[in-house]
Amino acid sequence: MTDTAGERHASASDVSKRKAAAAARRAQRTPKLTVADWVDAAMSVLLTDGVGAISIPRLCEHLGVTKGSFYWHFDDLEHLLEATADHWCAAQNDSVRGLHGLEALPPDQRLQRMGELLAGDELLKVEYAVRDWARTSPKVFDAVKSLDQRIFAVLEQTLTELGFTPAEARMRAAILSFIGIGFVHGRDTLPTPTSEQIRATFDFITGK
Amino acid sequence: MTDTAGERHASASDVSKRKAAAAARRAQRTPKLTVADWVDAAMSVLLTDGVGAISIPRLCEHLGVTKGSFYWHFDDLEHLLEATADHWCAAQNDSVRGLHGLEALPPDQRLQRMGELLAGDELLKVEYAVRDWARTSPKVFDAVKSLDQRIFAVLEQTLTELGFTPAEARMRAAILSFIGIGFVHGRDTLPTPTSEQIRATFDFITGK
DNA sequence: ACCTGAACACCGTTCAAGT
DNA sequence: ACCTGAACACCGTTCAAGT
Repeated sequence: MTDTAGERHASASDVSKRKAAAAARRAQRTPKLTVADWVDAAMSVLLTDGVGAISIPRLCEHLGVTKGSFYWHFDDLEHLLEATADHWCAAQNDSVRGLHGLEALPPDQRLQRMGELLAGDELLKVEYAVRDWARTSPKVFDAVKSLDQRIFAVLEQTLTELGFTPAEARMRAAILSFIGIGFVHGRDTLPTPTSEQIRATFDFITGK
Repeated sequence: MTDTAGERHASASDVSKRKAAAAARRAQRTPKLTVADWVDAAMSVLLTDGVGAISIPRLCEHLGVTKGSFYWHFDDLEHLLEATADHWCAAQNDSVRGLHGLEALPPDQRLQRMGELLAGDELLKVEYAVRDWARTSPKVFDAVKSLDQRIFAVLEQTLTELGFTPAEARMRAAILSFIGIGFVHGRDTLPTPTSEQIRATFDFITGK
């Protein structure tokens, strides 16, 4: 909100830079913008300031064009967000496939690896932004949902391989899933556990 | 977003109803709106459609006044949201005091009670809306943060009373806290656990 | 095909004028 | 003190006109 205002104030000098960039683009034989360019710009704003900050004027300034250009590529803002959602979902599918790759590892290392993946600061930021976005976008919501279910399934499978009964494996998989989601949303309101504490937690839940 | 449009379309007949209501208010000797009236209206929209749906025209229609009225009570939208945040925080403090009340209970019943509190559908909706809101409101963020820490402290204390060592109590309190937050955010993307499963989870974490 | 520029509706904000 | 009504800036959207 406040930074949106700051954005506006800085625009006087930015505009000329953008105009120069636009001219450069034209000279460089990339005169036409592509859908991907708009999606990239939207992604960049999404990660910096959240979904709410994605506005057409801001993207136009970023890309050095006027609003009419936007409406040639998209029907409306909603469609840009949908395209951006599709883009993110594709990337997400890759990382789900990354989960698949994990299944080659021995069960206990697999869990350790999933924990490390989640603890990464960059992933945490993306997850947080995207899960917020899921509130208003059914498409993103569906993607988040299938990711969550995929993770749950991998956990359940892994715990079964570790020798738990189906009921035990299901309960512990649910616990780990909720802890993971809680960790994404609670990292700012609760003390961040040390990696030592994370390991202890895993050992506890997996029964060592 | 779509329902906002629906809201607009229904406004033709609503407006006359609101005007009648406004006239009624005047006749009933409650001619002046109070800050609390605006806050209540904002709360109602918050729970129905989220923070993003709180707009001045919508509240004005709801209360049967024009926008100028709003600006007599508040400097801007941000201040209304802040007042609404204060209101919610006060209610929240009460429920934190409710947690205090729990401390009279024997430790194991206390945990059971906290689980039941969280499982209530109404509380879950409020928590979800408010935690979303916390992303853009520092004041709400602080309130959520102190609530989370309060809950963590109560859990830690309870587990200590149950006979766990300080380190064990801290780890298990963290686990339960993250599960709780994860439950609030994951209830739509993961299968809702049955109350039987919830009980089993509690028993597992508390070492029975 | 891809973009500009001007237009319009809607929301946030201001303010002079009413009671 | 509390509110109306008209005004203005800004964003989303449209569209005729340019290259």
